[in-house]
Amino acid sequence: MASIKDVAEAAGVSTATVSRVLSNGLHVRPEVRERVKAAVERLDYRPNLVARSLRSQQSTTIGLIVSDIRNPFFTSLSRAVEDTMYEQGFSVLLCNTDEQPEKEAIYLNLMRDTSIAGVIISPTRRTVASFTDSNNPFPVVVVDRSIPNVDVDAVLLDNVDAAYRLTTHLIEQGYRRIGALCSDMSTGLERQTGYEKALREHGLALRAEHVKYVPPKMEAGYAAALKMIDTAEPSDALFTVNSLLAAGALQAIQERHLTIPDDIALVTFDETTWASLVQPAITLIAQPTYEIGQTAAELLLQRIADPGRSTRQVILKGQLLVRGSSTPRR
Amino acid sequence: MASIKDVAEAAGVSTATVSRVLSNGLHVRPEVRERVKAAVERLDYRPNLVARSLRSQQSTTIGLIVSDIRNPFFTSLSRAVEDTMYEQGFSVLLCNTDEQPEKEAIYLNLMRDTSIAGVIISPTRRTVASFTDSNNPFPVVVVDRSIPNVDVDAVLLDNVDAAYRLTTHLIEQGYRRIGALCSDMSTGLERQTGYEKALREHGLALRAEHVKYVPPKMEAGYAAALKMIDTAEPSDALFTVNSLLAAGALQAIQERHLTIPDDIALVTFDETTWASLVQPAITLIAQPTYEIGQTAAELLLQRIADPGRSTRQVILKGQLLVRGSSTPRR
DNA sequence: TTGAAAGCGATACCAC
DNA sequence: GTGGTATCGCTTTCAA
Repeated sequence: MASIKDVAEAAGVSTATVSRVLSNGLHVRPEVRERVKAAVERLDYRPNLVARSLRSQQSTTIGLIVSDIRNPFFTSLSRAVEDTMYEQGFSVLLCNTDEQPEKEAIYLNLMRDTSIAGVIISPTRRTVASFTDSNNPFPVVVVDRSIPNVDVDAVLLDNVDAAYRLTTHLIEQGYRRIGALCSDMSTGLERQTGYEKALREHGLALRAEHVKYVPPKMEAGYAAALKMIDTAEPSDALFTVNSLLAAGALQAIQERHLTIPDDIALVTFDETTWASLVQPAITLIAQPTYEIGQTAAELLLQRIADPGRSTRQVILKGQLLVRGSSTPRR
Repeated sequence: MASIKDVAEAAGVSTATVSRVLSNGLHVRPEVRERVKAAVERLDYRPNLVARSLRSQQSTTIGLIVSDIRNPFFTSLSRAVEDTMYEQGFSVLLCNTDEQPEKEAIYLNLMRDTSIAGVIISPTRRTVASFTDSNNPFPVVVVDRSIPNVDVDAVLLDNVDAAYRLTTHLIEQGYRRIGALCSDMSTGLERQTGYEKALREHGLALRAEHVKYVPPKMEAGYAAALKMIDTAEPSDALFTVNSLLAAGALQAIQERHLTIPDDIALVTFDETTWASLVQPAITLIAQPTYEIGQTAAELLLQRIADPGRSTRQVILKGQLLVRGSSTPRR
């Protein structure tokens, strides 16, 4: 493969001049510039990005660290990030952590070792605990989960508000024994807060057995939902904090042959293919997932361009989509 | 950040020795080795992978090029690839092409420019057309779509057989006017072949208006399905070649208030969350997606380790899951 | 405007 | 076994 040296020879100039032509073309006689460009063309020369990166201590790769790309929220997010980065000539290293701080740490180290341009991360709980903005030698944008008291760029949903609206909707529809399938990530806890706020404001009792902490997996949602159904006083509505839990809950409801929304309501977060295809369709808070990813990518690009700028936290509102799963006829 | 030079100084040895200790530890006195390791520890030294990559002309990053990560098949595939690569210390660059040969070409160039270790790709039609094994200066494993007459590692589904079984099942259930929503990718065409083979073998007419070529998007599936429904002689069964088309078709069926499976059957490829949650659940050919990704990753790793080995094509069978969407009571 | 040359931080060859 | 040093391919002063 042709190197910059070959091009320099072919064009009868030095490598420095070739480099100048390729980087911005400034301070090069038009005539020479054309000669170099012709040589580049002829030799099908493409700069070695590894060498460039080593010398310039920069790179055009960013890291995207999420817990599991199969979670529809992260799938959509990653697509948006990739799109936005692609437009700016960056590429995306995809990393799944499975909520394991060890995997996350390894990936964060990898980023450091490759002098990556920056990272978009949905942090595990441990990272959240130990995070400081000086921890990492590269720009970081946090998505989905907040890191309190740390000065870092972030794109988040107004979780408390969204959960409050979703729960209030259930109450207004006449549901009273609203079970909540939550998670112990910041996102889940904030949504739980919104849920509890709604109950409290409407004079409903907060009962511990109505809230379960569940790992964000369909099977876990299934098991937890069954527990809430198979009791003397079963829930008349299920509030889940993400689509995986909702899918598990729906499976449980179907297996017990309960009718939605009459026997039991089901509401959740995140729009998915299935939520609008099942009948009745599922009432939910739709996150602007693509917009979240795009915004995170843009924040990161801006910080890469200007490391000194002040940090911003972008808080987006969810959209309540009322559908059949929470609107009984009676 | 500490460099190998700092470690060498701290340990009182040359950089060459440090490099030896870190790469394999061979030909180094145990005593010296310990001294170096201690220095590494003390300085929190981590080798700069960019420098290593430049000098050794290798890397531990692989590229994964798919049309759209949001297609559940690719989501699952990418997760499997990432898992397998992670275990071997490799990381994954994710690239979406949207079936655009230009984007694909740019990414392929990027791979070349970063001396990437290898690539797993679901090629667009143009790549398929121009692909030769000498095209790319790095190992390639093809997934999902076949490249005829080219000697390249590949992991594929036995599409003809799978589609044949799926269609035969429909015929055996009494369906006669089976519409097919296909795609013009090799995968779609092979599945169409299996569909046609089944019709032919059972003495059913092949009618051109029963087959539509549709871009792999939900909206396109929706529109195409409507066309097959809203005719004088509507289909009594819909065969779609991927889950996106099936989702669109289901939406169309629901909108026309048709009953599955009595008014119309629906069968497809790829297991998804929604296919088992809707009622009736969808009959389909489940691809072993995780296994496909894992196998592709393993093939790639093996070829990276031994570029001279003979190529293999792994053909996996799909699993026919018969469910409610194709089994009428009558 | 242009070129020579010094690195970026590793690896690997060749002496010793 | 160990060290010196050329080298990977580029960018970036510094001089001219």
